[in-house]
Amino acid sequence: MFSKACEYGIKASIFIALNSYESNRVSLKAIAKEIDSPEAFTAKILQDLARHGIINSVKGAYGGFEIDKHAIASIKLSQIVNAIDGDSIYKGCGLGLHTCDELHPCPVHDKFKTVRDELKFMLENTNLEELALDIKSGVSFLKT
Amino acid sequence: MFSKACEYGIKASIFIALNSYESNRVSLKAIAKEIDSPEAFTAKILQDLARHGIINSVKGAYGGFEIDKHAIASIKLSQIVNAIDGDSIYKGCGLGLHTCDELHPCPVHDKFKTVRDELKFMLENTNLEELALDIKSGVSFLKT
DNA sequence: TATAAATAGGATAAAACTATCCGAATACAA
DNA sequence: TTGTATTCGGATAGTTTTATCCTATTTATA
Ligand code: FES
Ligand code: FES
Repeated sequence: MFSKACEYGIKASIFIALNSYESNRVSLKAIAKEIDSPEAFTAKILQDLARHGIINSVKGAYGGFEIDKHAIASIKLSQIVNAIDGDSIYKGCGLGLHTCDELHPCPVHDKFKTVRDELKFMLENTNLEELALDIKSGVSFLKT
Repeated sequence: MFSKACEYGIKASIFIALNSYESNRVSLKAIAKEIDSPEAFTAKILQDLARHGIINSVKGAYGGFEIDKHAIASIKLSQIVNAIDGDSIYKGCGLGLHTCDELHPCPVHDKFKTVRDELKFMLENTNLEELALDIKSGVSFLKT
C-alpha cells in the first residue's frame, strides 16, 4: 500500500513527536533503532520530511530531529504520505489509466474510488498526536 | 496500490471475459493492444493467471486465451489480485510490521484495518462479469 | 581553537519490478 | 507432412526502489 520509505517516515515521525513532547531531540541512530529501519536510508527520508517542513533537523553535537510541540496535533498522516509517496494513492486510477476521470472511468472506478476516498479521509483526519499517545500508553507498537 | 502486473492482469481478464461470452478466443497481441500494455510482459502475466486456473490458454494456430463462459460470473477480482500480488494488501500491516496482529498493533492498525477490510470486501464481491458488461455497454474503458 | 558529535548530500550498490528477446513446443490447416 | 500461428519459458536488459558508504558541513563543549 505505502512504500517502505513512507512506512519508515510515518514511524519515525511518531517517535520524534513522542520525544518532542518531553523536549527531547532524537538522533538518527536512536530513531532507526526504535523503528527497526536501516540507518542511512532513514536519514534520506528524514531529510525529505525536514525539507517539507514536517520535522526540524538540527546539525552538530547535541543535534537531531524534533517537531514543534504545538504543531504535533496539527500534522496529518496525509502530509507525511504526500511528502514521500506523492498523491497518486489519492488521485491516481486503480487500474493505471492516465488519469482517474469520472467521464472516462476504468472498470473498477466506482468501487475503487469509495475505498480510495475512505483512505484519503482516514489519512487527512489522523494526526501525529493521537498516534504518539497510543505508543506512549503502550496500546500500539513501532516494531516487531 | 496494485502493481503494474496486477493492473494488466485485471484488464486482460476483463477483455478475455468479454470475448469469451461470444466464444472468441483472443490472442496475446490483441489483448496487449486492447489494454495498452507491453506484449511480452503481458504474456508472463497471462501465463501466471493460466497457472492459477483463472484463465485458459490454448497453444498453436488459432490458439489464444479464454475463460469458461459459465465461470466468468464466479471469478472475483480478489482471485486475480491474489494470484499476482499475493495477499499482503489484505493481510499485511500498513506500516510494515512483520504481521498485522490485534494483540500487537501498529499505530495505524485500527484505522488502517477499516480501509483494508473495505478493499478486501470490494475485491471479494466484484466479479469479472459485471466489469465486462460495463465495458460492453460503453460505461467504462480499458485504456487511455 | 580544537575536538567530537551530529546531520547533509553525493556516489554507489543491491534488490525488486517492469520490460524485451528469442528459441522451443504445440496445434491447426493446407 | 509441412508450414504457419501461437503460447511457453529461459535469459537478459532497463528502471525504480531500497540500502549503503564516505566525505563535507555544522555546532556545542572543553
Ligand atoms: S478511472 Fe480508474 S479509478 Fe477512476
Ligand atoms: S498491525 Fe499494522 S495494520 Fe495491523
